[in-house]
Amino acid sequence: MRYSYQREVIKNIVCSTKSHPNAEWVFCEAKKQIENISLGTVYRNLKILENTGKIKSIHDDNQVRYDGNIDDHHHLKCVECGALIDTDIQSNFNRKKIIDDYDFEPNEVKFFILGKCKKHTK
Amino acid sequence: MRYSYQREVIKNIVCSTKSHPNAEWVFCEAKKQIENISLGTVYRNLKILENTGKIKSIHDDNQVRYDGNIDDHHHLKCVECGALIDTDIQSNFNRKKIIDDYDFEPNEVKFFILGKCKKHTK
DNA sequence: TTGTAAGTAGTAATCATTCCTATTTATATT
DNA sequence: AATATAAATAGGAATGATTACTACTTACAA
Repeated sequence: MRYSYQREVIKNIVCSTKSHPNAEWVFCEAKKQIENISLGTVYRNLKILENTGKIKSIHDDNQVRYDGNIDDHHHLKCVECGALIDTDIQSNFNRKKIIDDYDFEPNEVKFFILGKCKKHTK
Repeated sequence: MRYSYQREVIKNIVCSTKSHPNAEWVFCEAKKQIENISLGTVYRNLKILENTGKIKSIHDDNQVRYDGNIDDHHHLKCVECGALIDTDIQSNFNRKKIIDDYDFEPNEVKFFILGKCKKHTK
């Protein structure tokens, strides 16, 4: 993998926020540092960074969002403002039951907890 | 809500399969019964059926899929063939911990268990 | 039976994302 | 340091899912 300044900038943007941004936001931030960076470059490098384990992607409704936190973790999602909040909540499911009942070999769990963040509960 | 034959057909299609189809598939099936039905009609009615609680939607990567099973349930997803399998597996999380630790009012959990279905385990 | 507002077909527009191509650039090799 | 070259980029076109628009059709209430 050849060095690319664009890729470094993109990685630093994703890894220095907890906002779980989408490609468009990363693009806007990147333009502050590289005025003529192209949106295609942002998409391509986000995918490369994901495939090489530098960042993670989160499928949130119809948008892909990115996360610089590559530790295993899940998210709380506010239905009011769309905010994603990192949590250390563990998922515990009965592996044997899934294999026995469904003839299915489980590998990974992805979940969201939907609700309201502190800004939207009174 | 006025009666619509198109909406009845669409509802019956979604409710008589366990394949969790997307809009395009529903459209193709609907055309077998109503030759000149339009794709926009399918999208509009799927949304209406969802909003009125007749069907559910599942956000699977970047596609929306529909489910005629409106009971609370979760899915196993095969990473090989994309199949979604209904389960009665319960999600148990510590509600108080979420409220205390994250100042977040949880309401609903959405999860997938990723793995391999029986067709793809040897 | 007629009036009318809701629903539809057909098509254009939108939005996120991917693809294409001529040009630029990192870097290995003279 | 100059050069060769394959990888990466910018800019724009293309794609695919979904939504919006509009003239026409239809359910159904009066």
